[in-house]
Amino acid sequence: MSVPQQASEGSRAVKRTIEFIRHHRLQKGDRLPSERELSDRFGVTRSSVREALAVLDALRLTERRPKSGIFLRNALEDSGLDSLVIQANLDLPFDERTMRDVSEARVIFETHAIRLACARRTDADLNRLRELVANYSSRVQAELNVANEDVEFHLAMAAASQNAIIVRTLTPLFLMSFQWRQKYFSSPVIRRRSLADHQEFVATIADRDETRAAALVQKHVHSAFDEVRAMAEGNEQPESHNQ
Amino acid sequence: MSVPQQASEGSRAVKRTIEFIRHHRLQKGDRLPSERELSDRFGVTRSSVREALAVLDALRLTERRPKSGIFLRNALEDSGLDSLVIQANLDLPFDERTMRDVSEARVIFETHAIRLACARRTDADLNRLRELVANYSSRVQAELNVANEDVEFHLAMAAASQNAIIVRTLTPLFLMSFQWRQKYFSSPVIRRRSLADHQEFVATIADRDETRAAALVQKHVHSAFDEVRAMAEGNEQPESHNQ
DNA sequence: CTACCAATCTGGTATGACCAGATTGGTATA
DNA sequence: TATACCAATCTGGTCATACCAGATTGGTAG
Repeated sequence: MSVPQQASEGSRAVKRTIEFIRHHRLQKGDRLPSERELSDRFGVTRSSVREALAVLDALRLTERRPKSGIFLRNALEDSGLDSLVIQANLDLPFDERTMRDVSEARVIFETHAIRLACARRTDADLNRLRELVANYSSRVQAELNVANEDVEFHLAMAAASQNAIIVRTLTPLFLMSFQWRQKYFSSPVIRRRSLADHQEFVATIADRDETRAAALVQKHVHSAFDEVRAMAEGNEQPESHNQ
Repeated sequence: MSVPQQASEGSRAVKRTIEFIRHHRLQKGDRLPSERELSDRFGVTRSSVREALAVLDALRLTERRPKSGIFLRNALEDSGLDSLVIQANLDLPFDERTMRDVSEARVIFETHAIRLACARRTDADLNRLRELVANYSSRVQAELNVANEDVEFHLAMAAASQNAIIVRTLTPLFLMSFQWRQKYFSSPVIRRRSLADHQEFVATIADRDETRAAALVQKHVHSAFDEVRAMAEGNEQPESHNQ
């Protein structure tokens, strides 16, 4: 799914810029240092800085005004959803509130997705889900990590809703938590429990049982988040909820 | 809100690249021409191409493998949600299915947002909404367009849900349709009707009346989409649903 | 105190060069 | 003929410079 790959200078510049914004507590509308200053502040070429700024622009975080300067367009917490994935990939931490909101949003969105899936899923969707569960199962049997397979399965359920926008919305919420997912699924017990849930998901979707499916989402997601939260509290210092 | 601003070479390169992918019907995993080839194909510098590719990478549309090539990571319809905004800004058309999904997703997300807003809104939220409606009203009175104010109001309602992720999810769905919104609100009749709805929204949120609020969202959004659809069918050729 | 202008700064873009790993096509070998 | 191997080539990653023209600004003349 997503390979590790060492950070390029461009990515590094994205990270440094975000850190700069955070560190200096820049507010919406504030001006950033010029490209030339950022480039020697970060020790990279202006090209790399410009690449980074193009990304931040795309995420609606910054705005470059020709012949004038670079301005903060949104607070970090209000930029594009896809920035969550980028932040996670750069090992930038999320604040507690974001974590809470992501958790809640995922339950809401996925509940709706699965309701629609129950109502509209095709036989092809069902077959695909069964294939994925079979594969999942064999990996659990083989004591392999199933972090990727879990994402694949949940997105496939979302896809069965026949609404691509919902899938595109859920995707970043999954990808941003990829590193926890990796840890979470390192436990064989959790893998087995998760497999059982997935099998039940398929059953409810097959039966078009919206009510049961919705309830299952709540349980499944909440238990996962609780577990991750517990792991996080046990392992690392507060305020750093990434990786 | 979002100024027109003529496209930079970087933006142009993003557009050209997306068009290239569309035109050649590239599939997930397919390889794109090298940066050097793209740059002289588009008539811009490699720097500009690289800036564009950085953006497409951020949207998870492409993947650059060092010393190897550029590969399509997702179909255009599966890339990051924020790409919708970029596509709209570049006047790239959306297909019918995307339009339908966006419409549905917006109703779903906004319905949930307003339900949460009813349950959790603070007095400050309520005051802000009232301010926005007052401003909206005076603009309607003055026969001014309220495209920006409409987005502002809907996002403020979403913000009253106390969940920033929901706001960040709805934002691109609003921004991608900014140009239609502009046309839509060019009609004084529609502006008045919309104002009445907004006033009712505030009332329901003030009363914490989830049921009425949810029903109102359905009506409000659906009528808007129907209107836009009718306008689109009347004015332009099929398959081009942007601008 | 105000109006105005020139030096300076800023983003946008273009050239060109070098690195090192990935790719590939042809050659020599079994 | 099939295979193993190696060197030329291609590719993304990065750096260094240079120019343009509009925005900004500080100081000067009125």
